[in-house]
Parts: sequence; structure tokens; C-alpha cells
Amino acid sequence: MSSPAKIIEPRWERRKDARPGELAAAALELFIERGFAATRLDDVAKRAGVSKGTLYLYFDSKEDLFKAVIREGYVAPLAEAEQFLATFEGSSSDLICEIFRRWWVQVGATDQAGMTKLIIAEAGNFPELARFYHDEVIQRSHALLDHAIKRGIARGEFRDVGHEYSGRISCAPMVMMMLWKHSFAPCVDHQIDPEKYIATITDMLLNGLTVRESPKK
Amino acid sequence: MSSPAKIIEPRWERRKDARPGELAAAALELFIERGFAATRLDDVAKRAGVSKGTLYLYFDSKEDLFKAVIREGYVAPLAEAEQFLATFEGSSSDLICEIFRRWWVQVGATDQAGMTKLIIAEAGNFPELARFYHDEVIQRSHALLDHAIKRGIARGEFRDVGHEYSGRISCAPMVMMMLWKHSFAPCVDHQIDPEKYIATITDMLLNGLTVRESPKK
DNA sequence: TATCTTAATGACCGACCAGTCATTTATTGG
DNA sequence: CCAATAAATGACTGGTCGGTCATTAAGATA
Repeated sequence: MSSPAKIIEPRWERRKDARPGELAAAALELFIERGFAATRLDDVAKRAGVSKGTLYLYFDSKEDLFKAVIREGYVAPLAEAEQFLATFEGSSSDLICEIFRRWWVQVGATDQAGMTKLIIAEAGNFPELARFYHDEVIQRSHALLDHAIKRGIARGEFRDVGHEYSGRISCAPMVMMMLWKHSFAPCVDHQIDPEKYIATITDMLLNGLTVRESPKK
Repeated sequence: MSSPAKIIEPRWERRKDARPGELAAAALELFIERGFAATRLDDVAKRAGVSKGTLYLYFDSKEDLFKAVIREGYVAPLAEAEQFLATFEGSSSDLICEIFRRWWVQVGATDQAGMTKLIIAEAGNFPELARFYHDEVIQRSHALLDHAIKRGIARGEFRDVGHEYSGRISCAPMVMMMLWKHSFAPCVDHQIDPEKYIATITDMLLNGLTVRESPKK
């Protein structure tokens, strides 16, 4: 006996505007989960609720899809951070603390953090992607911190530590925490407390290890 | 006119003892270069000067080969470093400088540095392997730096920055340089000068960014 | 309602590769 | 010198997956 109420569902819907974002979101999840090479476009399409053919309506290639994912996740937060830096008026110590705090909330704690691991892992096999990520994300992140440090030096708050590597070195502990979260953290019971970790970073970065005779308030 | 001296070279030699080591060495190079999934066993065999069939005479599977490489690779410059730390008698600042310097010479500048990238990249696919590497290498590296910092605190040279994350944070810039060397460095023209980089790390780590009124000699 | 446009489909192709095995031949022992 | 042994080969298989395209049908238009 067949059901009398027959609801015929359409086999698909036309949603031209929503598809790219949904596909990029699905791709981000799978890239982080499995890596770039190991992610199947069939799976990306399935997770976004479409067929693989549809994916190719909106993205030229797998690499094109990857770049779209990067642009969506990093470009906006970075631009905001640059804006924040340009208009900040407090002390440079507070500025750096605030940059780290925002970094963690906007990127480090989100899925996007996994892209860092991904790109480091696959840089050898996809140099084009690595170059893209380097220019769009890394270079600008280092420059951001470097700029904050220069500001401190100009205002007489910081020592002149040389501006070639100081931005890079300041970033390193934050990047390591992001890498940790997406590599060892899932298979080791030792977890990191982000708040305490960031507090220690800023303390060490600003004040150093060496005992000072008269600490500046 | 054909050459009268006819040297017939054998198509291959039997070298049962030498094969596994040569295959493992070739695999190490290619794993570091391309990652686990992207490494072709045909290429490993070719680099070792044999055919793929021969590889399967000595290793059960690709994964088996990978594990063999790891086992052979994690030798102990770490043990030497631990020994060095235990017997060092100078200032703690010098100790930390020396640890970084040795770290770079013995690990960072060698192929071994690529293992860090490899493990981070494949941690998701081989959690048991990641756990092993974590316990044997990472944990001990963090502990080493942490121990050096504790020594400084005990001798009144360093401030007490808390011993939960200080070792990890100190390591981060060095690890990042190793990762850089095996990910972005080959495809971006911006190179790092290790000597200058390490000098900046130690300066920042020991003295911090903030201006001090009376720096300690 | 009839017609048109195009979003969406999914079967298909070709390249790639881990792993197999029948065959070849270097080496050894009698 | 002649088997006998086993180290080494490389063509082959089965499965996977990025990318293509002829076909289908949803939604727009009038």
C-alpha cells in the first residue's frame, strides 16, 4: 500500500549565490582533516550537498578552490588587524598583548588555524600554493608584528632589537600553538591552555628572562 | 667495426645486506622532500638503484618502510645535549646560547630537521607515530630548555616566568626556522641567516623588548 | 501554459600508483 | 663446468581520483 500523500521533492535547487561559500566551507573542513592532496573533490561536493560537476561550475581547479579558502579565512582578519594597529593609541606593550589576543580569537581558535599546518606540510608538492600563502598571510603577519615593535622603539618603549627577524620571532610561539592544536594535540593528552600560554609569551617577549635591577612599570 | 674489448656488465648485483639501509636512506630523502603519501615507491627504489620489486623483498608495505625510517632516524644528539646541560658550569645566558647554537649545527642544519615537518604533516594519519615522536623528541626538547631556565632561576640569573610553557615558547622560534627551511624556503626567495636569527632570538629571549633603566651586564 | 535559459548532474576518461608474481640471471656449491 | 638457489626484475592488476561533458530538469519569462 503506497502512501497517498505524495510529496515530490525536487532533485535539486538552484542556489547560485550560496554554492561557492558552502563549497569553500566544506573544502576547509576536509583540507584540515585530511590534507590537500588526500582530500577528494567528490567528498567536498558531497559535504556541500552537491555533485562534483557543480564544484567545477564555481572553481576552475582544486588549487583554485584552495586559494578561495585562504582568501575567505585570512584576508579579512588580517586587514582588520592592520587597521587596528594603525589606529591604536595605547602603549606598545598593550598593543602587542591585544594583537595576540585577537589573533587567537579570530584565527588560532578557529578551523582556519589548521591551514597553517596544511600549507607547511604540502609546500614541497605545491610551491604555487605555498608562495600564495606566504605573500598573502605570512609576510603580512610578520610585517604586522614588526610594525608594532617599530612603533614601540619609536616611542621609546622598546629596545632596538633589529627589525629583520623580530616580527618573525614574535610570531613563532603563536604559530607553534596553532600547529600543535592540529597535529599533536589530538593524539597526545597534554593540552595547552591558550590564555596562560599567551600570557607567558607576552611576559617573556616584553620582559625577557634576565633579572633586571629596576623593572620599569 | 665493433670494439674488440667487450666488457659485459652484470645487469644487477646481489647485495642482500646493503639493500635495506640504502632503501631506508633513499626513503628518508624522499619522505622529507615530498611527504609520505606523495612519495612513490618506484622513486624510492630508483634512488636506491633497484626496482620496486626489490623493495618489497625487504619491506612488507609502504607503512613498514616509513616506520623503519623513523626508528633509524631518531638517534640521540638529544642525549648529548642533556649531558652537556648537566655538566655545564658557565652562566645560564651562555648556556641557552650554546644550546641553540648546538641545536642548529647538529639538527637544524641537517636533513634530520625535515623530520619535524614530516611528523607534523602526517600526525593526523599516523597518530601512534606522532605519539612516539612526541614522547621521545618533543617532550625531551621542551624539558631541556625548561631545565636550563630553571637553572637560571635557581642561580638568581633569571626571573621566574612560570615553568609550564617557558621551555616550549623558547623552542618555538628554533622549530619555526627548521620548518621554514623545509617548507617555504625552497619556493620563496626570502632566506633566513641562521646566525643572525639565533642571535636575535637569544637577545629577545634573554633581554625582552621593554627598555630597562639599568641593564645588567 | 509553453518556451527558454542555465544550474546541476553523474557517467566517463586518462593518469597515477601500491602491491603482485612469473621470469630472468647472478652467485654458490658440488 | 653444471646444476641449484634465490636476488632482482618489470610488466601487470585493481583501484583511486582530478577533471570533462552530454544530458536533465529547475526556475524564469511572457
